[in-house]
Amino acid sequence: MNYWLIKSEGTCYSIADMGRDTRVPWTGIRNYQARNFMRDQMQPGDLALFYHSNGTDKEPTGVYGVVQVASKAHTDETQFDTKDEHYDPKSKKEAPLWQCVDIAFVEQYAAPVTLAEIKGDPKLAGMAVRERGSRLSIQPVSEKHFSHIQKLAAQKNPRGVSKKK
DNA sequence: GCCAACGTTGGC
DNA sequence: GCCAACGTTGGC
Repeated sequence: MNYWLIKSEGTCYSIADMGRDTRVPWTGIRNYQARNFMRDQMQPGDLALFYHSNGTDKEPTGVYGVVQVASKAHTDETQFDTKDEHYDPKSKKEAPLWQCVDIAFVEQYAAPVTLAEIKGDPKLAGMAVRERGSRLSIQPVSEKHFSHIQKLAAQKNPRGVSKKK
């Protein structure tokens, strides 16, 4: 079982959209390293932090929830669609360049675990997303880091906080 | 909106 | 195969 971090621009496709759609093919990845992660290492059942990049003051950059890998890698059909913004003229039907996996909604956090918090937490040292110039849209995450983010998110959930004094 | 960092392209 | 030019990403 592997853990991941999947980026999306919050203004483009958010965790709320994910919650509405339930399950989507994660198309449009046009980076070889990210593709290789999907093709070679992602397995159905893997869990991924859903990260909003390019945040604002109101909607800060950070982890907004969790999704689950729901299929093996398969051909990303948008590469052949001339009208799609991720159309790739170099890709041929008989030898597709790009693949994607399906991902399924798991949960939306009550409040995001922000990038500022991630950077400030010594327990999250080494997370790729902390490094400047880290542009990879799909990144592996250690089990330790994954569960610590989950813990931070649970602490923000009022329902998750004990009422006992 | 700026700009540094990065990946990709293409001329040689 | 090198590397400059270019386009894109993403934090700030």
